[in-house]
Amino acid sequence: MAAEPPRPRAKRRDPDAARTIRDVAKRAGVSTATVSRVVNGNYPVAAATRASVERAMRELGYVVNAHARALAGSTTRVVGIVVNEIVDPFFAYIARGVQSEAVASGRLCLVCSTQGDQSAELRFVDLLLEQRADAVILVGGAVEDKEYFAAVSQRARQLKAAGSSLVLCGRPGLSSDQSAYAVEYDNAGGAAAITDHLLNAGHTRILYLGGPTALSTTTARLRGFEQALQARKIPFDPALVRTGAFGRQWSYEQTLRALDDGLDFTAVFAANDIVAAGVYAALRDRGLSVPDDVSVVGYDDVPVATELQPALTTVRVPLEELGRAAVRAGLSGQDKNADPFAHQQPVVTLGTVVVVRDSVAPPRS
Amino acid sequence: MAAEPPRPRAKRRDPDAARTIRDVAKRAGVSTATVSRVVNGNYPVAAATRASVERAMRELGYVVNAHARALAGSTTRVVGIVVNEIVDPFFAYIARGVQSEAVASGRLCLVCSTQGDQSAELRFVDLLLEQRADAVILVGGAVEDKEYFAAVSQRARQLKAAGSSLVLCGRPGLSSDQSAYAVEYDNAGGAAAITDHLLNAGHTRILYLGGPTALSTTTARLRGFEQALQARKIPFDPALVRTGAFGRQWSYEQTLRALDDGLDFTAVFAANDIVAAGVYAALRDRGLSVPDDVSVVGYDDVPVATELQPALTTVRVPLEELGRAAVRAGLSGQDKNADPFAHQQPVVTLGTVVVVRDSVAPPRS
DNA sequence: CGGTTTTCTGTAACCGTTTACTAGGAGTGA
DNA sequence: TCACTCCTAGTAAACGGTTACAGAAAACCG
Repeated sequence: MAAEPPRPRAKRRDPDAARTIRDVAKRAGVSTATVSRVVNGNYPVAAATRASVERAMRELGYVVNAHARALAGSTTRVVGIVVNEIVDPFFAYIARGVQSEAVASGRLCLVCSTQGDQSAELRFVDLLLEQRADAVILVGGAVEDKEYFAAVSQRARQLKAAGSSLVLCGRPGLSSDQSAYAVEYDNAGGAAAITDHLLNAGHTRILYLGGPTALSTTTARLRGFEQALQARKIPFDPALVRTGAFGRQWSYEQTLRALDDGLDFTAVFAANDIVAAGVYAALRDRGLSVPDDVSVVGYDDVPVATELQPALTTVRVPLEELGRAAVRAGLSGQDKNADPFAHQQPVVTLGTVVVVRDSVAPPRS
Repeated sequence: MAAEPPRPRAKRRDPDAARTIRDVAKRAGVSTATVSRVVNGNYPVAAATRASVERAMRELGYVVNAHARALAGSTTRVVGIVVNEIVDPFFAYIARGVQSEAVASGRLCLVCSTQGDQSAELRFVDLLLEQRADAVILVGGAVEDKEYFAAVSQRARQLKAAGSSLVLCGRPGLSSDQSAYAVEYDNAGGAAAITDHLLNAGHTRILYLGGPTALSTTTARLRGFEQALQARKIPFDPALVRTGAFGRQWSYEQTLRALDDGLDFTAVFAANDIVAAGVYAALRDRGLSVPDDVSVVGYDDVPVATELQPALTTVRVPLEELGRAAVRAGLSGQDKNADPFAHQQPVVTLGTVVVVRDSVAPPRS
C-alpha cells in the first residue's frame, strides 16, 4: 500500500534550496516569460519590471538551470576537448588555448583525457555528442587507420547534423570529408627546418628518436626529416630511425641502448622535448656532453626545453594558438554575430619556427 | 486567429540528423518509456522487445540527450573543477586525478581555469552551479579573506541544497561551515620536514623564496618552515623570507636581487619546484653551484624536479590522489551504492614526504 | 477623440527524458 | 474455469526553461 505522499509540499524552508524560474516569477508577480527575458536580456522589458525581477532573483538566490536552458534553447554553451594526457605540456597548452577561447565566447570547457587509450577517444566523442557540445575538438596525432578514419568521419557528420562540429587539432584533416574542420601546424616543415639546422652545423648521421610508430605526428616529423636530408643529398639510413613512444623513460632507455649498440651518430633529433630530456639524461649517464659530444634537438618548445642544460634547440609549435583557432573554427557556424565575411576554411595550418638555443654544435672532428 | 502550423513536419532527410527517443520508439513500435528502459537497463524488458529497440537505435544512430536526461533525472554525470592554471603541473596532476576518478564513476569533467584571476573563481563556481555539476572542486591555495570565505561558504550551501557538494582541494576547509568537504595535504608538515633536512645538513641561514604573500599555501609552508627553525632554536630572520609569486621568472629575478643585495644565506627553500628552477638559473648565471655553493629545496615534486641538474630535493605531494580523493568526497553523498559504512569525513588530509635527491649539501665551511 | 503604432507582458506549446501508475495478458493453483 | 500473481508495456505528468503568438496598455497623430 502506497504510503501517503511523504512530502505534503511543505513550504520551502531551506533558504539555499534551488529555485526555479517559476519561483522567481511568482515572487516578482510576473510570468516566467518575463523572467526569462530579463535573465537573457534579449527582449525589451520595462525598467520597473526588470528591477523587481532582479530583486526577486537576488532574494531567492536564483540560478538558471543550464540543462533546461540547453534543452529549450539551441546552444549548450559548452565545448568539448579530447586529449591524450592532460599533464603532458603539449596537450596542456593546447587545452589552455581552448579553455580561454571557450571562456571568451561565454562557454565552459569539458575536458576528456584518454590516458593513451585510443578507443577511449571515440567513446569520449560520443559522450560529448550526448552533451550536445557546441564544438568538439580532437587533439593530437592519430594513427592513420582506414577504419578509424571512417569512425571519426561518421562522428563528424553526426555532430554537424546536430548543429555542432568536429575539429581535428594537430592532426591531419579528413581528406575525403568536409564535415570536420582541421587546425594543424606545419609539422613536416618544422622538422625539415630543424634537421636543416643540424645539417648546417655539419651533422650527417642524425638519430631520429621517439614517437609512436604509426602516429600521424611521427610520420609527419619523419617526413620532414627525410626531406631535409634528401634536399642535401645526404643518404637516409633506416638504422638511424628509432620510434616507439614519447615518454622520457622510454627515450632514456633507447638512447642508452643506441649508445651501447655502438650506433654511429653525432646528433639526435628527439621526437619531442620530453624525449630530448631522456636523451640528455642518458648522455649524461654515459659521460657524454651536449653539444660537444652529441648535439640534440627537440620539438614543441615546452618549458622543459629551457630547463635542460644546455638549453634545448627545438621547434616552437604555437600550441595555445592552435587551441584557440580550433575553438574559433568549431564555433564558426554558431555565432551569427561572427563576421559573415570571415569564411571559415576547412583546414588552417599554423606555422612553426625553430628556436635556436645551446644544444647544437658542429660534430666532433 | 492562429495560423495553420507553419511547418508541415517534413520527413527527415538527413540520415545523420539527431534523433529523439520518440523516433526510436516509433520505429521499434513501442513507447518512449520502453526505449528509455532499454537504454538505462534499469527495468525489465522482454528480450525480443529489447532487441528490436536496440536495432532501431542502431539504425537511426540514436544518441541520448544528456540535458534532457539531466533535467528529468536527478544527476548530471558531470563534475566540475576550478584551477588557477591548467598548464601548471601542480594543477595538471590534480586535474588528472579528478578526471580519472570522474570517468571511473561514469562522469565527465568540466575544467575551468582562472588564469590567476581570483574573482573568476567564484564566477566559475556559479557557472558550475548552473550546470548542476554533481560535485564541484575548488583547487589550490586561497587568500584567507573573511569576505571571500563567506562567499565560498554560501556557494557551498547552495550546492549542498541542490544535492551537490563543494570540495576544497589543497586549501584549508571552511572551519565554520560543514557544507563543504576539504581534501588537504600536510602542507606545513612537509615544509617542516624539508626544512629540517636542510637544518640537518648544517644550514642555519635559509632563504624562503616565493609564493603569493597572502595565499594559504604560502602561509602554511612558512608556518612549517618557522616551526622547524623553532624546534632547533634557530632564530627566524624575517629578512630571509621573500614572498610574492610562484613564477619562474619572478624567482629568477628575486634570486639575482638577493644575491646582489649581498643577503647572507647558504640555502634556499623555494616555495615550489618551479620557483626552484628560477633559483637554479640565477645561481648558474652568477657562477654559483648547487649544492656546493648554495643548497636548494623545492616543493610539490613535479617532473621539473628531476630535470634540474643536480636533481632537486623536494617534498612530494600526492597530487593525483588529492584529485581522486576530492571526487570521492564530493560524490560521497550521491552514489547510494557506495559503502554505507564508509562515512565521508568532512576533511581528509593526505601525507607528504620529502624526496631526497642531489641539491643539498653541507654549507661551505 | 478615434485610430494606429509601439512597447511591454502573458499564454501555452514545445525541448527530450524519466518514472510513478495503470493495465493487459500469460501462467498458476484450486 | 476463475481468481490471483507475475511480467511487460504504455500513459502521462513532471523536469525548468525558451519563444512564437496574441493581447493589453500606452504613446502618437491628425
